[in-house]
Amino acid sequence: MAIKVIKNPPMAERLYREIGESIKQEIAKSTMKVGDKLPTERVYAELFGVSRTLVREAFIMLEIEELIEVRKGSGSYLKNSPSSLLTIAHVSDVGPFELLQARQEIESSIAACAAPVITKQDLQKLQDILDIESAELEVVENANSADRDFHLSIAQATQNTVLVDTATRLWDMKDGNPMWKKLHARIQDTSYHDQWLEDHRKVLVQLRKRNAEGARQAMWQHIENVKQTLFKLSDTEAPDFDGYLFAQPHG
Amino acid sequence: MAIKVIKNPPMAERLYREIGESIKQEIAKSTMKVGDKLPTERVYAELFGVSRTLVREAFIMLEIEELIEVRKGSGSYLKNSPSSLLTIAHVSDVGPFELLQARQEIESSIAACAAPVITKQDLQKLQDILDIESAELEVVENANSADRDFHLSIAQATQNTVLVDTATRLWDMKDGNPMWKKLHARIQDTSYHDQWLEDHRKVLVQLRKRNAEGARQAMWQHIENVKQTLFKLSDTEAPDFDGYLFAQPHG
DNA sequence: AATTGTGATTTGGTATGCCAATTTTGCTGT
DNA sequence: ACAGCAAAATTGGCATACCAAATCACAATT
Repeated sequence: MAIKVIKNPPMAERLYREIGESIKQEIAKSTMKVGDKLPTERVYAELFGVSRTLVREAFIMLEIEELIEVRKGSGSYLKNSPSSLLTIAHVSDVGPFELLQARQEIESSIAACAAPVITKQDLQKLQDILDIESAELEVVENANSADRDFHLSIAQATQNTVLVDTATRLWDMKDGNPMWKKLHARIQDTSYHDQWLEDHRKVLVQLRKRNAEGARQAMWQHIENVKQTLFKLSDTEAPDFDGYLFAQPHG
Repeated sequence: MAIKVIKNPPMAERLYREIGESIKQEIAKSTMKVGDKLPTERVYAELFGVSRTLVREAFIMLEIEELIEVRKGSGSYLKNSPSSLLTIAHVSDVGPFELLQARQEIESSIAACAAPVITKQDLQKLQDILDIESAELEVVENANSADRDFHLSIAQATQNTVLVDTATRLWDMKDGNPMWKKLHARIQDTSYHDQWLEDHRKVLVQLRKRNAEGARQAMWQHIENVKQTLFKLSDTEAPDFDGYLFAQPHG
């Protein structure tokens, strides 16, 4: 037999992860502030009915995630609020419309922020991405990737780490949502791709002119167009999106 | 003794981290491809002359970083190349100026977004927070908390989960940064509190008028004032902030 | 020769115990 | 009272030992 069959079937999640997640929730439920001391490893061990080794591994996980800081002989201390990580799970099932609304606000600001300080290299990079988008009309596989690159490259042009982080976070939110995949599948079939390509061009033109308000408007209009597309699609896909798409009266 | 002095001096880096980094280098130096099996924990333990426990902890670190995948009874496998470890720069050590810049952009958009849809209850809540801020001129302990409530309540008024999440995240970023604590300590002494209180009032006025652009401007100006305060303080605190505060040419 | 079953081996999973750094306690001397 | 120091308690660091799942080797069977 030449074919090596699939071994290693999906494994149950490692215990230390479950414990780590439980500890996160405990912290989130409590009134603990950043800098406060956590219960000791031994306390958690008894609480969860496992050995200290496992709790220690869970602590290492939280330490890698920069949620806590561990000090020998002293204890472990809350370094960052777990809310920043905890809410992300909850946020993974926000509606596409709600997410687009937020992106419209924030990304247009980011575009305006980038315009005055964007470098020649950044502009070239955006042009390159645009070329790729123009070329691969059929190769839709990477269309989403290029789209992401375009938006995030603008964020990077602001040279502000926080804005890059925020934009990345917003963009990745849709990955957790199966609804987006359906949308993308639909959209690929249509001519909306051309519309968005033109939108991207307009944004780039404003960035080249170092026109902050122009860039803001262009980005705003771009995402507005995406919203409109979404709106139209929701007509034909009504059963799927019903009660899900329009959670927000906003806009 | 009422004052709790600072204990917990800086600690030497934890051993499992060193081992984890060493393993990363070993992988990088080798010709290992993604999917290949790594040497076992026992092998590394003997190689580094430590117990398997430490190697295991290092493996957990690599697993959290999504570099490897661990399978019971089988072994550990390379999941991503160590070079692809270019994750987002850890936001915990972002400079105050950079963070304020991002907040100025995003929170002013949020204020504009909230203005048209804010409810009477939200307005009342903001008024209550303002009253608290006005009252507790001396009780500076909760000043930061009230400040946070004010800003985040505006985000909640947008009724957009994503915006609430984003604002919360931005606000919590400063908790990880010791520099902010120093700033707050300084600021409490000054009369800047009155300035910011007045700023908050102006924002609320615009929100009451349902004036989106007015709210945007008011919030922008508020954070601009905070930035100016920070700037002034950086003069007197120069040694502490040098090379840290002005990482961004932006603004 | 191919397949299958079973036991040995490999490999990660978990628990227990002791060590070292830190913090707290409390005694002692001034 | 107070300061200083030392012993004791606390807490994380690390190692050893044993458990369980997966894999492998090989003989029995077809």
